[in-house]
Amino acid sequence: MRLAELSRRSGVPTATIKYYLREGLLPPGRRVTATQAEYDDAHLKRLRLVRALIQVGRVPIASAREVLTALEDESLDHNSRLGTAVWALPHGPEPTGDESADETGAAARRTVDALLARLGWEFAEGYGDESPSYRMLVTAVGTLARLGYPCAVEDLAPYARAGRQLAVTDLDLIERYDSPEEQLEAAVALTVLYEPVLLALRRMAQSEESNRRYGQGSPEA
Amino acid sequence: MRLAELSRRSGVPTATIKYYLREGLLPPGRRVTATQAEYDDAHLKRLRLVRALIQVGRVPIASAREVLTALEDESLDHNSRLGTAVWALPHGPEPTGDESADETGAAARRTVDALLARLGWEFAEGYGDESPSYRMLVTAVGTLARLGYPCAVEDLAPYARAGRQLAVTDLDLIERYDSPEEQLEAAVALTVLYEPVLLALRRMAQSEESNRRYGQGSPEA
DNA sequence: CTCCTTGGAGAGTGGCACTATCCAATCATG
DNA sequence: CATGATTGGATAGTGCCACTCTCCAAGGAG
Repeated sequence: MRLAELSRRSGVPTATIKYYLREGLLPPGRRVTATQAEYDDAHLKRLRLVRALIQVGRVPIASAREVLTALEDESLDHNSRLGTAVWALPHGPEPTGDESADETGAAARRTVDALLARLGWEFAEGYGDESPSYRMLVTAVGTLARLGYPCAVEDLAPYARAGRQLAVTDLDLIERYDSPEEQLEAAVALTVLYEPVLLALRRMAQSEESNRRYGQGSPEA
Repeated sequence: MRLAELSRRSGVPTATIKYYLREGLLPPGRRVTATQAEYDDAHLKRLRLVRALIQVGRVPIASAREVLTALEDESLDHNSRLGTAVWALPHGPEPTGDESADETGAAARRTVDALLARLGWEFAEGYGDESPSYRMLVTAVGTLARLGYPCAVEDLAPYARAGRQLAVTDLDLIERYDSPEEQLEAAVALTVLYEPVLLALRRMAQSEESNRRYGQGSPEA
């Protein structure tokens, strides 16, 4: 199919597709003549993934490119590709440096390390403390503390328990796919796309639980 | 304290504080003279909440203003304020309209309604289908389907279960605070600030679970 | 041949969260 | 009291980023 049809089928404007091509988010089409190129279903699928990453996952263009590049990096094995791809997914605002320096930041780090030790996770060691997720967690706990909501290990534990359950569910979902390529794409897509699902369900459950505890007074109270 | 000291104590540039004052995110200080105003600890606390909403929660200025206005709206009772505030929190990209029209969108809505029916939640009725969380969920499920990852009620159930556990934990945390004002602020702050905590823990758990299943091959694989 | 379409490239747009610059009133100091 | 610094308010500008517009030459359709 031509670019125009790719646009029609995906609902993405041609100008935007051209932009993605330029940015390397979409591999170039098979050149038919000097001025025309042919696109296939793989392009369509990739385009939808890109849109999902950018619009739903709010992934910046540059990060999306890293993720996609890792997915198809032939020089890496399956696990490395997945690791690199998920690694490149955004994890919220990077710590600015001054917040890891103060006492609150240090306390946050200790709390997180204690939590991981209790859980038996190995993030605090080796490559682990460079993990974006680890840094994201430390930053979030630090922010909570600075706002006057100190959270101890016991406060975090329920969230970690929920995270474990979710991870098991996630990986079960991914294992439904047979080919490594599909699994890779599914891992990225599901990691990003289930985040809004989870957050929406949490808020709805909050509302439900609030109504249960405090009566039928008001919507989403 | 003066604006400069508010800035020093919060780490927020004076220009930014002025901007927040203009935008109504921060109530004006008590006017001392025609050209000077006095700020107190309440301003400091509010300022930190604003920063948390904007920087961590990525809440747009306009939404943040709505949230904060609802928090201190004297004409509403406790529950209504909380409901309005959480209602105003961002819920991802608004559906563009064309996605609720097609068959995939309709199927997504049916799936969500079925899930809620099974859970016994009442979101599908009355005010409920206008709930931002509900719309967020339908949009996310629709996007998943369009990407080729259809999720049935059984697929969503584990996430809903996790959401319920989280909501109970959230409300327990909020109940620690005695005054209604503190509870309101805590509800907003914790809803927003625990989102990165949860997402980080989920990703770390994914990595952990992946290592457990597929060996020690690679980081975060 | 003529007109339309295609794809590539660079510059332009719009939204948004700030941020730099002014300015007059006021405060602190000698 | 003189004088320089500071304060807070208003306005315009900045930087980023995801697009989007405009142009263009090469191809294709009738």
